[in-house]
Amino acid sequence: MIEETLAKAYDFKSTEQRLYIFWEENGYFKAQNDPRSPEFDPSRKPFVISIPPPNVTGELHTGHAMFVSMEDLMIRYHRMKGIPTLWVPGTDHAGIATQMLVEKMLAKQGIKRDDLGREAFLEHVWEWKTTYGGRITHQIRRLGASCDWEKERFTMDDGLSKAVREAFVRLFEKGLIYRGPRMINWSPSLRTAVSDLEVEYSEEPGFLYYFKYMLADLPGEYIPVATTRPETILGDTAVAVHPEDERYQKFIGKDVLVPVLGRRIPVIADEYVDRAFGTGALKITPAHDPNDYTIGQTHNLEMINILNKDASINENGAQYAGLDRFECRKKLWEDMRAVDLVIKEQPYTLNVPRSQRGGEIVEPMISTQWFVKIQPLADRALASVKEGRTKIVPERFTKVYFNWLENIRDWCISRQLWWGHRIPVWYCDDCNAVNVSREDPTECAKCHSHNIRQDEDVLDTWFSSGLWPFSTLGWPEQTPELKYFYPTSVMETGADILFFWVARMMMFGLEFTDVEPFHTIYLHGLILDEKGQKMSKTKGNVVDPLVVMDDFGTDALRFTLLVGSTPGNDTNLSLKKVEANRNFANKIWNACRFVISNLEKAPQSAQAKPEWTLADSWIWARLKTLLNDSERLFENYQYGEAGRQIYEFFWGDFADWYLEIAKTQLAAGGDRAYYTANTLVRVMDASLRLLHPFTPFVTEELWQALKKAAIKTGFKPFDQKSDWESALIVAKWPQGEKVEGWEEDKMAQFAAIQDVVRANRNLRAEKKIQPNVKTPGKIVNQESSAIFSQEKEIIAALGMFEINNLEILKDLAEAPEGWTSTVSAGSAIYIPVPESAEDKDRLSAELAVVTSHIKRLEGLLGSDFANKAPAAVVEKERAKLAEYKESFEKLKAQLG
RNA sequence: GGACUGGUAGCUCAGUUGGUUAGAGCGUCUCUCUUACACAGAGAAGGUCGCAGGUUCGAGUCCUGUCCGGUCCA
Repeated sequence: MIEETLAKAYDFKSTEQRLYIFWEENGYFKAQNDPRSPEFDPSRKPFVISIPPPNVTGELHTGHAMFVSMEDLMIRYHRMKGIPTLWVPGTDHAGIATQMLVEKMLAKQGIKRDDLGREAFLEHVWEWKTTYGGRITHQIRRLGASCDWEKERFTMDDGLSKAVREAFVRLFEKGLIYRGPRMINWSPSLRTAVSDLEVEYSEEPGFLYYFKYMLADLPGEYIPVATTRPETILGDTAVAVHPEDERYQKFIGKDVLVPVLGRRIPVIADEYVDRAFGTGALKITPAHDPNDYTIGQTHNLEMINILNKDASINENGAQYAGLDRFECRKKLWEDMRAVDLVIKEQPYTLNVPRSQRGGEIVEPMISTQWFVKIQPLADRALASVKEGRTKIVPERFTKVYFNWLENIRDWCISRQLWWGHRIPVWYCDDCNAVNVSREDPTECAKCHSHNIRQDEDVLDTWFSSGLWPFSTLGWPEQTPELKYFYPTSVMETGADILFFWVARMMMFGLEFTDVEPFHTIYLHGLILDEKGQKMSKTKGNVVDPLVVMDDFGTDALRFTLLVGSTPGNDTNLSLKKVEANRNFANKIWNACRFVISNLEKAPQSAQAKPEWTLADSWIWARLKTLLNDSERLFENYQYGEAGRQIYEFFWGDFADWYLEIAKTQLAAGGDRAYYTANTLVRVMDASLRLLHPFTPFVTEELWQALKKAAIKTGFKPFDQKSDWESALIVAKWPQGEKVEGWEEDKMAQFAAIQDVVRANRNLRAEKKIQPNVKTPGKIVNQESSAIFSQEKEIIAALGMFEINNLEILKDLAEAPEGWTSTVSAGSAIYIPVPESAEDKDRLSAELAVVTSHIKRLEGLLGSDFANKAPAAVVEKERAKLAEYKESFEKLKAQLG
C-alpha cells in the first residue's frame, strides 16, 4: 500500500536534509552543460547567478533568507525549463568585521593584535576561518539553495587574490589609482580609513557652542562664532564671513586669535557662509571638516591636523595633547569660559557621523591613502544602464543609480587593517621608487636595491567583491567557465547595496572584461518585522530564520518571503504568515496523499475515448489559464504574484472543488474513474512542478511518491507524451497550452454550479441545518436547468441534497408549502424547512440589493457606456442585468 | 533641500497594459472531528481603496495638488 508511506501530516524535519543530500549527491546543482565536458554545446545559452557573498563571519539573518529564496527560485525555474543553470556560491572575507571578531576573541585570552604581529595574527584569522567559515554556507544550504558547491569561492582564495592584484595593477598602470593626502573618514578605534558609504549619519541631541574670536589688533572686539565641535578650534586656520555681511565686513583681512592657543589666523570672505545660520561667521578647520577642507583649498589655508590615530589630541593641541577628543572638548570649553571667551551653549540636533561597524563616531581627517579615480569607470557604468544593456528591476532604482554615479567621488580603497588583500606596492628605501607588481618583487625595479618594503595597508573588501562575477569564474585566466558562463544573467540582491556593491561590479566588470557583468539587476527590499520596523537586537524584534525553519519548515519560510514580497519593496515578516504557509505545505501534502491513494483504486486503463465531465474541463481550463498567467508573471519578475495565483488555484480550485467532485467521479468506477484519476495525476503533477521553485522540499518529496504510484498504475505525468523524470528538481516546467475556445463556457457553467452550491450552503447555515444532514431540494433556473440536470449528482453531493429528492426545474408555478427558499444568480433554491419571519426579511433584503443592481445596470447600459465600451464588456453587463432580472422575478414570486 | 516610496477589511498585505459587486492570510462570530487534511471543512460579519480636484463612457489603478508615515541622497 503506497499511502502507508505518507504520514498524515507533512513532516519537514524528516524530509529536508535527506532531500538536500539527494539533490546534491546526484549532481543536480551542477550546470547541465559543462564547458569542460566533451559533449559541451556552446550554443546553449546558460542562466547564471553569482551569489551575493555573505560575510564569512556572518550568521544567517532574514536578509540572507530572502536573497537565497529568491535566487533559488530563479535558478530552479530556469533549470526546470531545461536551461543550463549555474549558481556560484561563496563568501567574502569582510575585512573589518572579521578582524574585529578575531581581535575580540584574542582579547578574551588577554592577547593583543599588536603583541602578536601581523603574520601571527593572520594565522589566527585563517584558523578562525577554517573552523567557522563554513557556518554561514551550511545555514544557506538549509534554505534549500541549489548552488553548485563545487564552484564555491572565497574572496581570499588564491585565485581571487590573483584577480585582485591583477585589477589593482591594471588600474595603476592606466593611471586610475593614485596615492595622496585627502580628506577621509577615520575610525579611531579601528584605526583605519572607512569609505563614505560606511558612514551613517544619526541625529542626536547636542549643543551649539557660541564663543568669541577676539580680533588680534583691535582690543575688545570680537567675532562671535558657533561650533558643534569645540575641540576643532585647536585646528582652526581661519574665520570666514560672508563678503556682504555688514556685521563683519570691517574685519575681513584682519587677524583673529585662536582661543587659548593665541595663534593668529585670518578673517576671510567666502560666499559659502550662510549668514542666517548661527552667528553668521564660520570657523574653518580644513583638516577636520569636509566643507572646511574645500574652503581651505580655495583660500590656500594652512591645514593643521590635531588628532592622533586614536582620536586623542596630538602635539598641535599644545597643553591639550594626549587628551581624548571629548575630554578635550570639555576642558577647552572650561578654559575658554575662564577667560571670558564663552558666549553661550544652545541645545542643537547634531548630525553625527558614525561607523557602520561598531557605531563609534568617525572623524573627518586628512590622511594619505590610495584612491581609485572613479569618473572614467562611472561613466561607462552609467552608459550601460542608460543604453539598456543592463536593466534594473524595479525600474525606479535606475534613477537612484544614476544619481549616485553622477555625483560620485574618488574611492578610497586603502584600509589600515591586516586582514585583506595587501596592496601590491613596494617602496624602495634607496631610490624612493614605487614598485607596483603582479608578482612579489625581490628588488627595486629601478635601482635593483633589495631594500624594499611593501605598503602596510590592505584593500577595501568591496574592491574584491567588485570583481566577484568574473573572479569566481577564473578571471584573469580565460577559463572555459569564464568563457561560457560570463557575463552572468541576473544580479539579485538587496536594494541597500546598490552603491556598495552592484555599481562597483558594473564599473569593474566593464573595466576589466569590457562587458556588463549581468543583463539584469533585480533588487529586493528590506525584511522588517511584522509592524514594519527594522529588526535590531536592541529592539528585540529580530526574527531568526533558523528558528523559523525549525518551527515551520523551510518551505513555509521561503513561500512567505517569496509571496509576501514585491520587487524592490520592503517586506514585513510575521510568524503568523509563516504558520499559514506551513499549513499550505500540509494542504499540498494531503491533497497529494488523496490523489496517490486513489490511483490504485481506479481502473488502470480506459475502455473508450474520454468523456470529460464539466468539472474535468473546468479544472483543466483553470490550469491552462494559470500556466499562461504564471509564465507571463515569471518572465516579468512578478514571482510573488505568480506564487499567489498558484496558491489560489491549488487550494481554492483544485483542493476545495475538484477533489471533492473527484470523489463522486471515482466512485462511479469504469472509464469515469479512470479519466478522473488521470486528471488528478496530471493536475497534481503540474501543480507540484509550478510550486517547486517556491517550496522545493515538500514538492520533491510528494512528487517522488506520486511518480512511484503513477508508474505502478500506468499513469503518465502532466505532459502525457513524456515520461516521469528522475527528480522534480530537473523535471520539465509545465507549458501552457493555447486557448482552444471551449474554456470560457466551461468556466462559466461551472461558476453557475458553484453559485447554486454556495447559495444552498448559505441557506442551510441560516436555517441551522447540521452539516451532515442531507435534504430534498428544488432548483429552479430557466437558462441553466440543462447544465444543472446534467450535473445533478455533483450539485447533490456538494450542496448536501438527497440525490433522489432533488428536482431541477425550468419553472415552478408556486412555492411549495412549508419550504423555504433563497435566490442567487437567477436560480431559486427550495429546501423543505418551514419559513419563518426572518426568511421574509432576508428575501426582502436580497430583493432590495437586486433592485439596486438592476437600476444601476439599466442606467449604465443606457449611457454612453453602451456605445463606447468594448462589445465584450457591454455584453458582460447585459448578461448580469438579465440575471438580476431573473432573480428579481423569483424573489417577487416568493415574497408573494 | 532633492529624490523615491507607502497610505486598500480590526491586523499584515495582494491587486502591472483603467472595465464597473475590491481579494487573501491572520483575527472575530456560528456550525462540524463528513474515510486527503482540525496545520481542516462550511458559512457570516467587516472596506465611500488617506483627502481634494482632473482625464475618461468607466479610476484602487492614469494626471495635478494636499496631508500623514518610511527610506535614500546632500
